[in-house]
Amino acid sequence: MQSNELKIFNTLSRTKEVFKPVNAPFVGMYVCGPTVYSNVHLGNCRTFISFDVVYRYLMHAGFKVRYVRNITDVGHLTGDVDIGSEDKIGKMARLQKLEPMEIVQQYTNGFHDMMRVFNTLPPSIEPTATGHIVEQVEMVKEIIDNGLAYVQNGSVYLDTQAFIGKYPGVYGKLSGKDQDNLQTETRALKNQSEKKHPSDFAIWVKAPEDHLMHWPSPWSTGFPGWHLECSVMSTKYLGSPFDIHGGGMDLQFPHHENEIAQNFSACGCAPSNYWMHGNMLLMNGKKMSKSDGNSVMPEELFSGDSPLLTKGYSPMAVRFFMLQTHYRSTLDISDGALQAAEKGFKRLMDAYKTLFALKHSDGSINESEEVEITAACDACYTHMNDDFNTPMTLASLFTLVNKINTYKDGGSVVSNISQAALEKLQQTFKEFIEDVLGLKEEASTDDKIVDGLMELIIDIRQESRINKDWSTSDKIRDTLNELEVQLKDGKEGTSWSKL
RNA sequence: GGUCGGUUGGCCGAGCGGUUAGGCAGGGCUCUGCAAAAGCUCGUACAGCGGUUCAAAUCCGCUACCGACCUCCA
Repeated sequence: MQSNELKIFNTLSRTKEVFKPVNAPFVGMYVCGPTVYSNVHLGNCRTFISFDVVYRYLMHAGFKVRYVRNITDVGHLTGDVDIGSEDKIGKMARLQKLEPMEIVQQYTNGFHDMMRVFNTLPPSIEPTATGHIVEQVEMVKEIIDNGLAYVQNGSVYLDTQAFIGKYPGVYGKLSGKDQDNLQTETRALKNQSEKKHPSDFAIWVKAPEDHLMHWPSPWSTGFPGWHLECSVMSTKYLGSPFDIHGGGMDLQFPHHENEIAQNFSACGCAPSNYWMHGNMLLMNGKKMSKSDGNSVMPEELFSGDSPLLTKGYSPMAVRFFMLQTHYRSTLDISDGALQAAEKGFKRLMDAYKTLFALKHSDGSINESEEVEITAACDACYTHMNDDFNTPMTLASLFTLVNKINTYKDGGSVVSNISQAALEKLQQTFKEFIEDVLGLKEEASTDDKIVDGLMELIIDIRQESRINKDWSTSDKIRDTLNELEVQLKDGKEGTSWSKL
């Protein structure tokens, strides 16, 4: 069944649910951002591109969205709290002999640059963990006051057993773990000395002597637990509960599960109504992950400087490549798949350009043609409403690509559909490609000199063709080809594009 | 070991009870000075076995592979 209602797959219920915002037309969306201790890899980018499309489509659908995406700049540890772990940013600062905030600034800048390159929209608010220490200390106090956390040697732990007693059925629901399950699983972990129970987790951590980043608190000089910042910053800016909480699949447990426990513990309600999780980007069938040395940096992809790639790929081709797969499916990256995507993307964008050069003229209307075109336009909405199905949306756009190219072949004059239908086609293309999917023409063809020169060259070649001087015309074509400029001889004359 | 998910044509990937997914690659044709581009067209699928059903890629069971999470990870 298809309908005009937006449906979102909610991890909590494992079903697609009709999206009903708490306070329509306002929508609050929170997405877990990066920990800025090194460069983002392509897997990170996929998640943010996925949620960029969600953000764009919600706005396109008329919602007023406040999109909050945090920057984790403290509290994210390299391992378990009890086993000599180290703050990720603090560690980089120590290794590079820099201030932690220098590390944070450097990689935050890099992250922003990359997001811009991929044409993702900046969030409405991008709060940092270190900017919200006061609020985090407050939440720890509330949780202690509610009897759901305990202090141990200056650190504070959320008491999962007490939590389960007070809010049965909450802890473990998101990640699909029942309580027995959680117990047996964590029983195997060693050396959880300070905790009353193995599944308890730190919400405030007493800083070791040499720890670079620390703040005063009623319990110790220390720093907040990793999960706490999201609880605090999401509810501070979006209220409680807000609408959509997103993040990568791998954050489901323990991060999101713990976040839910913190929110319940502090104020008795869930942080958000809809939980969305983007699936992983794979590399040779395995999750792309920095710690496993199995990651590709976007820069390598753009330059082609990798043994796995035969060439470089543009950011927009990569974005298109990602959108050809649903956000909840894994996507395996490979050179062959990227090449296919690159060509498909080019075909789409060529048609997009062609579309706005079409002219309408009155003629006899072909009903079925008109129906087919308007149906494909409407289908874009139907597909996006079905849990943001970008691959299906692209499929509909490609059926329109075919129509557009047929009109071009026929002399670029459209007379078998109404003017309104042509305008609808143009509007749909523009809105979905640019506004919703966030795809844009690769830069650098808007140079006036280049355009003028190309016009001249094409003109000269045309003259030699008329004179049947094939060696000159082919020389022009071949030389341009070497420069990655492709000439296309059509009924309406010759056009060109970059390869 | 526990939990969850996946296995679709040469490749990437949708679909998830009856209807063409789509892109890329390949064959044929049209257009073209030739090519490219574009159009038309063709072919090869649903891991295996069993079951439910008038009907199964789609539901159920078993088997075999693969992956994610359970430990930092988008």
